[in-house]
Amino acid sequence: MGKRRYRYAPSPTGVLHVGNARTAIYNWLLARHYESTLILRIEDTDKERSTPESEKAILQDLKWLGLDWDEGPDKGGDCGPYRQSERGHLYEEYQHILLQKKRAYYCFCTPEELKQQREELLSQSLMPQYTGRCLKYSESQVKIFLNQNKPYVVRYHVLPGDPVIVHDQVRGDVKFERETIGDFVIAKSDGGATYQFACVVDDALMKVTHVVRGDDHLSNTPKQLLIFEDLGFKPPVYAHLPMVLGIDRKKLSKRHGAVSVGEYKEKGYLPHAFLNFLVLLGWSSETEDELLEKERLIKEFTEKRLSRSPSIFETGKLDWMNGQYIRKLSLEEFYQSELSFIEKEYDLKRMDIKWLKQVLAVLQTAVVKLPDICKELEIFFEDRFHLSPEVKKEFQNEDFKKVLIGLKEFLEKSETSDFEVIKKSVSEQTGAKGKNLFMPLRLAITGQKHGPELSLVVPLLGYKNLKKRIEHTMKELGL
RNA sequence: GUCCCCAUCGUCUAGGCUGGUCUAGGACACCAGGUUUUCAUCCUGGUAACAGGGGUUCAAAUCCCCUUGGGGACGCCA
Repeated sequence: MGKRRYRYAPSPTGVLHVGNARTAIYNWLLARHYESTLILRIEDTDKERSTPESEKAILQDLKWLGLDWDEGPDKGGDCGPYRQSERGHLYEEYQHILLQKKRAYYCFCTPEELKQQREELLSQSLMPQYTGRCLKYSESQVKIFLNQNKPYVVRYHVLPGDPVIVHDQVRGDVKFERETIGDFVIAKSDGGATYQFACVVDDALMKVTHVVRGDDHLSNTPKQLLIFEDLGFKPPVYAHLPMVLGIDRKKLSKRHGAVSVGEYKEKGYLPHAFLNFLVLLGWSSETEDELLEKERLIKEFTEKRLSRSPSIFETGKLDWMNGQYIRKLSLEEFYQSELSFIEKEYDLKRMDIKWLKQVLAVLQTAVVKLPDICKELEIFFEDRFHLSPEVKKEFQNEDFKKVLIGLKEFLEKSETSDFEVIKKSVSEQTGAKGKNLFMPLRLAITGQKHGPELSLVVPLLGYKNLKKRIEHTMKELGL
């Protein structure tokens, strides 16, 4: 058995969507698991909608996820070019073979005629496939039309015969009667190949052995199988993945919220957390473990445990997963991941990096999504220190006031930011303890009811800031 | 409409191929309790599902059929 060749073939007509990203991830995982080749092919046969920007963006998103490939437009390889727009001559070549073998024919029907035929069939409760109307033209008649420059497309002609069986790694054998297939277009009126045709020629010429793609292609597969056969190529092994749907069980779209990889990057999810989450949408580990590092995924991922039913893209678990991965990060990794998000709201240049890292260490368990850090960071910056009316109200409590005054007096005579010392002294002086001691201290020092342990926060604030904050608090309370 | 696919807790899923060990397991979310000065983290516990009907069988979540529901395809989109 030779080396397998997998491929991921995106259309550069927009951003990378989560469903497509999952397909890419599965192909990548399979290729790496079987120590095989992964080809990246750009399917830009739709000249209207394909753009170089979109291709670039998709490649970027794939890389962000941590994927790589062995052959592709940016990598080269023996089976290039890897953009369908650059392979027109190949499609033409094979189109001629089909035409010559009479397995394809010219169709001169106009879009209006096609539409009419379609409606007619539909009204008769039939599958609206092409009627084969242009099959009736003799060779000489076709020549006349061609000489007249009559617009045409080339259609593949499906002959009657045995049912076409798709041997699918996730579905099993799926049978399609030939009558239900209908003659489909392989060359558009501008001469360009359609997806159906380009896909077959490329998969054959690129020696692809395994095609893993969305379920929406399952009913297209018999068509492709027919072409493979007529062209004398051996078809690849197929695996059709169930769709990823929105919460309403409809096709995932923008109205479901964020559905592109880029959006999740911006929201502050770790690439591997997002990848891990996506992998579990349609696949499970034999161990039922869910937090799986890259190495384990590659080791355990096979087509055998792919699920057959569609899954709903619901990101609740993603948040939990992201938090888990954030907590696993080393301090340095956490710092690096957070940098770009902190930068958006704070002036990094004026910060001591060593101090910032210490602060981050204290906050690591409080972050679910990377940008959460900005809010958490607030208690460490003077310009963000303020007392909300709610906090002020807390100080109507006389015991709280007493602690505040005790703290102020202590700081005036002792220059320390050791929380243990502060706590002990204030407690002794005021007699407060437990919640009645900690809460007023927390409120006076951070201005917040909640936050990390004071014993960690206070030293990071330092004596000067501490004193400033107490004075600020006293002033705001009019004491 | 026709063809094809799918159907286990709210969500992701295990189990189904090779019926009994499934009074259906795990995870997220949710609820309760514990830890913590508070919040977060962490720990413990709980609520919650085999779409419906028929069959096969001593026995069905597991096999078969039907119904229902959902999705996809039927494009000079991919």
